[in-house]
Amino acid sequence: MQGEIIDKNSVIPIYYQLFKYFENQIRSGQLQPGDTLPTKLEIAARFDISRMTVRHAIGELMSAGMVYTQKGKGTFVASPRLDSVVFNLNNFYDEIRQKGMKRHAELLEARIIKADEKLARRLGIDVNTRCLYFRIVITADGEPLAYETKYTVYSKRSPILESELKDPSLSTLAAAHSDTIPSSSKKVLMVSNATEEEAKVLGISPDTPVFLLIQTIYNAESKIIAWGKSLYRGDRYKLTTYEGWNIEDIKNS
Amino acid sequence: MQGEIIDKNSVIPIYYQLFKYFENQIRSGQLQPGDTLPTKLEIAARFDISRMTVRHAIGELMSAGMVYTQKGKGTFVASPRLDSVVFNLNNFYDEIRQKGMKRHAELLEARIIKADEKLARRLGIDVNTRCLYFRIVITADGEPLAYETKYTVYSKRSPILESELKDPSLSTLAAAHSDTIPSSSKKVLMVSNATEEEAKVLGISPDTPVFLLIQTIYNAESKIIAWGKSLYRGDRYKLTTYEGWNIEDIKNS
DNA sequence: CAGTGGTCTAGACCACTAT
DNA sequence: TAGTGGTCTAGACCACTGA
Repeated sequence: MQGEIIDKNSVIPIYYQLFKYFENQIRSGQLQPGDTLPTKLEIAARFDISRMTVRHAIGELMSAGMVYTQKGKGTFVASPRLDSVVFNLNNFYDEIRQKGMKRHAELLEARIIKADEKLARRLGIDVNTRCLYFRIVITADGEPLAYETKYTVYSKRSPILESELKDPSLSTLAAAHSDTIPSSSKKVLMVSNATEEEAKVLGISPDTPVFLLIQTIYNAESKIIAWGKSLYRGDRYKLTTYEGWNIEDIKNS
Repeated sequence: MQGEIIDKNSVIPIYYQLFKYFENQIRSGQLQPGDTLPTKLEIAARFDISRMTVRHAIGELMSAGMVYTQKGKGTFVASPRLDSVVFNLNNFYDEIRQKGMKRHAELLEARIIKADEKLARRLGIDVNTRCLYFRIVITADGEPLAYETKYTVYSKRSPILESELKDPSLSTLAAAHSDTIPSSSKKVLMVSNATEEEAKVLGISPDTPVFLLIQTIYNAESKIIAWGKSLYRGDRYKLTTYEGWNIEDIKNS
């Protein structure tokens, strides 16, 4: 009987088999939030494995947020946090890929500039510091979807490849052209109306709402090394998120 | 020397002290992405602790995404993923609290209704099923900030408290009035322009951009048990996120 | 082949909870 | 006091890497 669940001779670690076993129990609803898991001694005895191995499996479940423990009492199935919402911005581009559309980045402008007052403030640098500045528009199947403006300090003076300007994330760009490596980032997501210029680039009517994302990249000394502004068409983009223990069923419904 | 780092007689577990030690090393930049950590045997010997305890500490670092291991090679400091962006919606309300403003929820309308065609489709239920419907507006210091419309199936027919309608998340509401418990949720964040009615409630001019959040709550059988629509004023709300190993420094800059 | 990380064990002791 | 989870150990064996 227990052989059907745990195969001690498998190449798959025992703790992982055990983890998957309980994960399935929870995802399928056979174990409901609030239910108690068997005690570690019970599990260890039932499958004839070490208590430490059981602990390892339960530790994984805890890391996944699916169970919690109380000293002296037991291990319990956790309730999913359905009110804390986490959005993943990769979503923006995953969506394009999912729809089988081809993403394409077009370079509108690329220059080495000397920072003016405003840019110097944004990047926390001195006026006249050399910066790399460029603008791209991202299209899918010929339709403009996003419009990005990026600045990064240009201290290395290493050559700039057009291919490099087209696709990369702000942090990889900062890595290439700043003399220190990116360490942290701050991002702010807002809603806005497109300006006339932006609307023209995106091929939408002015005053159409858009997502506005401001990115700042810092190095290990917490100095700003890159700054970027991205606009995403509000009529084409949305952020979707799923939470809970039986997510897969929902995605297919 | 090692006594300054690890106190074996402390109430704080050794593995946790070790975890914090390396976490600090990474956050402070003394260990940079790509650097190798000492081998487990070295660490175990240096602090005179068991290899398993060292593993435990490193396991925590891995769970935190700060290091990764390669069989036969060693343990390495990971590079933070600065391009995958995760936004936490609690942000919306945390922000209010942070500014020291008082959040207040005002009930505009609350009724038991029979589902019409449209609602029945949204909730995946039969027409005429009894539902709880209500609208609230959330204000901070008297200023409207968000406007929420919620529906949940009303199968329990348990009494409805006004206090209950005012603040709670959609999932707690579904838990109170549906006959099955919430298990998963789907949320979609979009940008939109406020309609005339919405603009009036929010005290903004029409065509002001807003965040639009659609929430759906499912039970363990993947049936919809609640649906909600929330509008957040685009001129008052933003979502901010930080990523990387030295985040704290940035937040204060 | 030596060195690394990965898994597993059997048993020890502790702190906490409930009775 | 018995039962729970939490920590720690010393040592075993494995798979993988690189010289």
